[in-house]
Amino acid sequence: MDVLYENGEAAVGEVQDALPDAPSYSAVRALLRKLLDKGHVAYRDDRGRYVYRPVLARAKARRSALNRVVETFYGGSAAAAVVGLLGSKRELSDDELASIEAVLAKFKGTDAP
Amino acid sequence: MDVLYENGEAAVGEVQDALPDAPSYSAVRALLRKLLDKGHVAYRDDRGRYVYRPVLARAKARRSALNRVVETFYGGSAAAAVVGLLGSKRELSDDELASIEAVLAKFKGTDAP
DNA sequence: CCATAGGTGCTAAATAACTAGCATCTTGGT
DNA sequence: ACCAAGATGCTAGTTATTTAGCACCTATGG
Repeated sequence: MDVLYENGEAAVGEVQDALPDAPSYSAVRALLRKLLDKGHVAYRDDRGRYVYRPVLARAKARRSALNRVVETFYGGSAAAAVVGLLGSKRELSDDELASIEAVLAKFKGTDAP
Repeated sequence: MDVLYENGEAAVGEVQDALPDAPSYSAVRALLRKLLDKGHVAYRDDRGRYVYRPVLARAKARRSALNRVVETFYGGSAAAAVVGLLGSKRELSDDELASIEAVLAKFKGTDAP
Protein backbone atom coordinates (compact mmCIF):
# COMPACT_ATOMS: atom_id res chain seq x y z
CA MET A 1 0.00 0.00 0.00
CA ASP A 2 2.76 2.41 0.93
CA VAL A 3 4.31 1.88 -2.47
CA LEU A 4 1.07 2.78 -4.18
CA TYR A 5 0.55 5.82 -2.01
CA GLU A 6 4.07 7.02 -2.60
CA ASN A 7 3.97 6.54 -6.37
CA GLY A 8 0.31 7.28 -6.91
CA GLU A 9 0.05 4.11 -8.96
CA ALA A 10 2.29 1.20 -9.90
CA ALA A 11 2.41 -2.01 -11.92
CA VAL A 12 3.25 -5.39 -10.42
CA GLY A 13 6.95 -5.19 -11.21
CA GLU A 14 7.25 -1.68 -9.83
CA VAL A 15 5.63 -2.68 -6.59
CA GLN A 16 8.02 -5.59 -6.33
CA ASP A 17 11.05 -3.40 -6.97
CA ALA A 18 9.96 -0.82 -4.45
CA LEU A 19 9.39 -3.38 -1.71
CA PRO A 20 12.22 -3.55 0.86
CA ASP A 21 12.49 -7.35 0.97
CA ALA A 22 10.47 -8.34 -2.03
CA PRO A 23 8.83 -11.74 -2.43
CA SER A 24 8.44 -13.35 -5.84
CA TYR A 25 6.61 -11.80 -8.76
CA SER A 26 3.88 -14.39 -8.30
CA ALA A 27 3.39 -13.43 -4.66
CA VAL A 28 3.07 -9.76 -5.50
CA ARG A 29 0.53 -10.59 -8.17
CA ALA A 30 -1.48 -12.65 -5.69
CA LEU A 31 -1.23 -9.92 -3.07
CA LEU A 32 -2.50 -7.22 -5.41
CA ARG A 33 -5.35 -9.46 -6.51
CA LYS A 34 -6.33 -9.94 -2.89
CA LEU A 35 -6.19 -6.21 -2.22
CA LEU A 36 -8.37 -5.83 -5.30
CA ASP A 37 -10.91 -8.33 -3.95
CA LYS A 38 -10.96 -6.51 -0.65
CA GLY A 39 -11.57 -3.24 -2.44
CA HIS A 40 -8.42 -1.53 -1.23
CA VAL A 41 -7.00 -0.98 -4.70
CA ALA A 42 -8.29 -0.55 -8.23
CA TYR A 43 -6.49 -0.93 -11.54
CA ARG A 44 -6.49 0.36 -15.06
CA ASP A 45 -5.53 -1.76 -18.03
CA ASP A 46 -2.61 -0.06 -19.75
CA ARG A 47 -2.70 -2.16 -22.95
CA GLY A 48 -2.58 -5.51 -21.24
CA ARG A 49 -0.49 -4.24 -18.36
CA TYR A 50 -2.29 -3.65 -15.07
CA VAL A 51 -1.49 -0.50 -13.18
CA TYR A 52 -2.81 -0.42 -9.61
CA ARG A 53 -3.79 2.53 -7.46
CA PRO A 54 -5.21 2.90 -3.93
CA VAL A 55 -8.96 3.39 -3.59
CA LEU A 56 -8.93 5.22 -0.27
CA ALA A 57 -8.14 8.88 -0.78
CA ARG A 58 -4.55 9.79 -0.12
CA ALA A 59 -5.60 12.44 2.38
CA LYS A 60 -7.44 9.94 4.55
CA ALA A 61 -4.67 7.38 4.48
CA ARG A 62 -2.24 10.14 5.33
CA ARG A 63 -4.14 11.32 8.35
CA SER A 64 -4.59 7.76 9.53
CA ALA A 65 -0.89 6.93 9.18
CA LEU A 66 0.16 10.06 10.99
CA ASN A 67 -2.37 9.40 13.72
CA ARG A 68 -1.03 5.93 14.29
CA VAL A 69 2.52 7.17 14.77
CA VAL A 70 1.36 9.93 17.11
CA GLU A 71 -0.62 7.43 19.17
CA THR A 72 2.10 4.80 19.26
CA PHE A 73 5.10 6.97 19.92
CA TYR A 74 3.93 10.32 21.23
CA GLY A 75 1.13 9.37 23.60
CA GLY A 76 -1.41 11.00 21.31
CA SER A 77 0.16 14.43 21.47
CA ALA A 78 0.47 16.02 18.05
CA ALA A 79 2.57 18.82 19.51
CA ALA A 80 5.11 16.32 20.85
CA ALA A 81 5.27 14.73 17.42
CA VAL A 82 5.91 18.11 15.82
CA VAL A 83 8.77 18.71 18.20
CA GLY A 84 10.19 15.29 17.40
CA LEU A 85 9.81 15.95 13.70
CA LEU A 86 11.58 19.30 13.80
CA GLY A 87 14.10 18.32 16.45
CA SER A 88 15.97 16.00 14.10
CA LYS A 89 16.02 18.54 11.30
CA ARG A 90 19.12 20.63 10.68
CA GLU A 91 17.77 23.29 8.41
CA LEU A 92 14.50 24.74 7.25
CA SER A 93 13.96 26.96 4.25
CA ASP A 94 12.31 30.35 4.68
CA ASP A 95 9.22 29.05 2.90
CA GLU A 96 8.95 26.05 5.18
CA LEU A 97 9.41 28.18 8.26
CA ALA A 98 6.77 30.58 7.04
CA SER A 99 4.23 27.86 6.29
CA ILE A 100 4.65 26.38 9.75
CA GLU A 101 4.26 29.76 11.41
CA ALA A 102 1.15 30.31 9.35
CA VAL A 103 -0.60 27.29 10.84
CA LEU A 104 0.74 28.19 14.26
CA ALA A 105 -0.85 31.61 14.02
CA LYS A 106 -4.22 29.90 13.96
CA PHE A 107 -3.70 28.84 17.57
CA LYS A 108 -2.20 31.99 18.95
CA GLY A 109 -5.37 34.02 19.12
CA THR A 110 -7.49 31.13 20.42
CA ASP A 111 -7.15 31.35 24.20
CA ALA A 112 -4.92 34.28 25.09
CA PRO A 113 -6.47 37.51 23.83
CA MET B 1 5.58 -4.27 17.63
CA ASP B 2 3.43 -1.18 17.86
CA VAL B 3 1.73 -2.63 20.91
CA LEU B 4 5.08 -3.16 22.61
CA TYR B 5 6.28 0.32 21.72
CA GLU B 6 3.07 1.89 22.95
CA ASN B 7 3.01 -0.02 26.25
CA GLY B 8 6.75 -0.32 26.77
CA GLU B 9 6.29 -4.02 27.44
CA ALA B 10 3.46 -6.54 27.38
CA ALA B 11 2.62 -10.18 28.03
CA VAL B 12 1.07 -12.45 25.43
CA GLY B 13 -2.50 -11.81 26.50
CA GLU B 14 -2.00 -8.06 26.61
CA VAL B 15 -0.60 -8.05 23.09
CA GLN B 16 -3.57 -10.06 21.91
CA ASP B 17 -6.05 -7.72 23.57
CA ALA B 18 -4.38 -4.64 22.13
CA LEU B 19 -4.33 -6.02 18.59
CA PRO B 20 -7.07 -4.58 16.33
CA ASP B 21 -8.19 -7.90 14.83
CA ALA B 22 -6.50 -10.36 17.08
CA PRO B 23 -5.65 -13.91 16.04
CA SER B 24 -5.66 -16.75 18.57
CA TYR B 25 -3.59 -16.88 21.72
CA SER B 26 -1.49 -19.60 20.08
CA ALA B 27 -0.77 -17.43 17.08
CA VAL B 28 0.33 -14.52 19.23
CA ARG B 29 2.61 -16.84 21.17
CA ALA B 30 4.12 -18.11 17.93
CA LEU B 31 4.52 -14.61 16.60
CA LEU B 32 6.31 -13.36 19.69
CA ARG B 33 8.59 -16.39 19.61
CA LYS B 34 9.46 -15.60 16.01
CA LEU B 35 10.19 -11.96 16.86
CA LEU B 36 12.34 -13.30 19.66
CA ASP B 37 14.27 -15.53 17.27
CA LYS B 38 14.75 -12.61 14.91
CA GLY B 39 16.07 -10.51 17.78
CA HIS B 40 13.39 -7.86 17.54
CA VAL B 41 12.09 -8.39 21.07
CA ALA B 42 13.41 -9.67 24.38
CA TYR B 43 11.53 -10.90 27.42
CA ARG B 44 11.80 -11.09 31.16
CA ASP B 45 10.38 -13.93 33.18
CA ASP B 46 7.91 -12.41 35.61
CA ARG B 47 7.49 -15.51 37.79
CA GLY B 48 6.62 -17.87 34.99
CA ARG B 49 4.91 -15.20 32.93
CA TYR B 50 6.81 -13.84 29.96
CA VAL B 51 6.75 -10.10 29.48
CA TYR B 52 8.08 -8.93 26.13
CA ARG B 53 9.70 -5.64 25.21
CA PRO B 54 11.22 -4.26 21.98
CA VAL B 55 14.98 -4.49 21.59
CA LEU B 56 15.43 -1.51 19.28
CA ALA B 57 15.43 1.71 21.27
CA ARG B 58 12.14 3.52 21.27
CA ALA B 59 13.82 6.67 19.99
CA LYS B 60 15.18 4.92 16.91
CA ALA B 61 11.92 3.17 16.12
CA ARG B 62 10.15 6.48 16.54
CA ARG B 63 12.38 8.31 14.14
CA SER B 64 12.12 5.49 11.64
CA ALA B 65 8.32 5.39 11.81
CA LEU B 66 8.03 9.13 11.43
CA ASN B 67 10.47 9.08 8.54
CA ARG B 68 8.46 6.46 6.73
CA VAL B 69 5.27 8.52 6.93
CA VAL B 70 7.07 11.66 5.83
CA GLU B 71 8.60 9.83 2.87
CA THR B 72 5.40 8.06 1.88
CA PHE B 73 2.93 10.88 2.24
CA TYR B 74 4.82 14.16 2.31
CA GLY B 75 7.48 13.67 -0.34
CA GLY B 76 10.17 13.71 2.30
CA SER B 77 9.35 17.16 3.60
CA ALA B 78 9.21 17.30 7.38
CA ALA B 79 7.79 20.81 7.24
CA ALA B 80 4.86 19.64 5.11
CA ALA B 81 4.21 16.88 7.63
CA VAL B 82 4.20 19.41 10.46
CA VAL B 83 1.66 21.49 8.62
CA GLY B 84 -0.47 18.40 8.05
CA LEU B 85 -0.19 17.46 11.68
CA LEU B 86 -1.18 20.85 12.99
CA GLY B 87 -3.73 21.55 10.30
CA SER B 88 -6.12 18.89 11.60
CA LYS B 89 -5.77 20.05 15.19
CA ARG B 90 -8.39 22.30 16.73
CA GLU B 91 -6.63 23.50 19.82
CA LEU B 92 -3.20 23.66 21.33
CA SER B 93 -2.35 24.35 24.94
CA ASP B 94 -0.03 27.21 25.83
CA ASP B 95 2.66 24.73 26.81
CA GLU B 96 2.40 22.89 23.52
CA LEU B 97 2.51 26.12 21.56
CA ALA B 98 5.54 27.24 23.53
CA SER B 99 7.44 23.98 23.01
CA ILE B 100 6.87 24.16 19.28
CA GLU B 101 8.00 27.74 19.08
CA ALA B 102 11.06 26.79 21.07
CA VAL B 103 12.23 24.32 18.40
CA LEU B 104 11.25 26.77 15.69
CA ALA B 105 13.46 29.42 17.23
CA LYS B 106 16.42 27.18 16.46
CA PHE B 107 15.86 27.76 12.74
CA LYS B 108 15.09 31.43 12.79
CA GLY B 109 18.62 32.66 13.31
CA THR B 110 20.11 30.16 10.88
CA ASP B 111 19.96 31.89 7.52
CA ALA B 112 18.47 35.33 7.96
CA PRO B 113 20.67 37.44 10.28
C1' DC C 1 5.76 -11.14 -41.17
C1' DC C 2 7.95 -13.31 -37.47
C1' DA C 3 10.55 -13.70 -33.29
C1' DT C 4 11.21 -11.81 -28.84
C1' DA C 5 10.26 -9.65 -24.45
C1' DG C 6 7.13 -8.98 -20.94
C1' DG C 7 2.68 -8.98 -19.37
C1' DT C 8 -1.75 -11.81 -17.74
C1' DG C 9 -4.91 -16.00 -16.16
C1' DC C 10 -4.60 -20.23 -14.17
C1' DT C 11 -3.01 -24.29 -11.66
C1' DA C 12 -0.33 -27.37 -8.48
C1' DA C 13 3.07 -28.03 -5.14
C1' DA C 14 6.02 -26.29 -1.34
C1' DT C 15 6.28 -23.30 2.51
C1' DA C 16 4.62 -20.56 6.28
C1' DA C 17 1.11 -19.14 9.55
C1' DC C 18 -2.82 -20.18 12.50
C1' DT C 19 -5.45 -23.13 15.59
C1' DA C 20 -6.46 -26.37 19.19
C1' DG C 21 -5.12 -29.32 22.76
C1' DC C 22 -2.32 -31.68 26.15
C1' DA C 23 1.35 -32.16 29.79
C1' DT C 24 3.79 -29.40 32.95
C1' DC C 25 5.07 -25.63 36.04
C1' DT C 26 4.12 -21.59 39.23
C1' DT C 27 1.15 -18.70 42.05
C1' DG C 28 -2.53 -17.73 45.22
C1' DG C 29 -6.26 -18.94 48.06
C1' DT C 30 -8.65 -22.46 51.10
C1' DA D 1 -1.25 -29.54 51.86
C1' DC D 2 -4.15 -29.23 48.27
C1' DC D 3 -6.68 -27.44 44.47
C1' DA D 4 -7.80 -24.12 40.77
C1' DA D 5 -6.27 -20.56 37.57
C1' DG D 6 -3.26 -19.25 34.26
C1' DA D 7 0.99 -19.43 31.94
C1' DT D 8 4.49 -22.14 29.06
C1' DG D 9 6.63 -26.09 25.90
C1' DC D 10 5.32 -28.97 22.50
C1' DT D 11 2.78 -31.28 18.79
C1' DA D 12 -0.36 -32.19 15.01
C1' DG D 13 -3.91 -30.69 11.84
C1' DT D 14 -5.90 -27.04 9.22
C1' DT D 15 -5.64 -22.98 6.57
C1' DA D 16 -3.36 -19.30 3.97
C1' DT D 17 0.61 -17.55 1.47
C1' DT D 18 4.40 -18.10 -1.64
C1' DT D 19 6.54 -20.20 -5.47
C1' DA D 20 7.14 -22.00 -10.11
C1' DG D 21 5.47 -23.02 -14.54
C1' DC D 22 2.25 -23.47 -18.05
C1' DA D 23 -0.70 -21.32 -22.24
C1' DC D 24 -2.07 -17.11 -24.14
C1' DC D 25 -2.13 -12.09 -25.43
C1' DT D 26 0.13 -7.59 -26.75
C1' DA D 27 3.62 -4.45 -28.24
C1' DT D 28 8.38 -3.79 -30.38
C1' DG D 29 12.41 -4.57 -33.57
C1' DG D 30 14.40 -6.88 -37.42
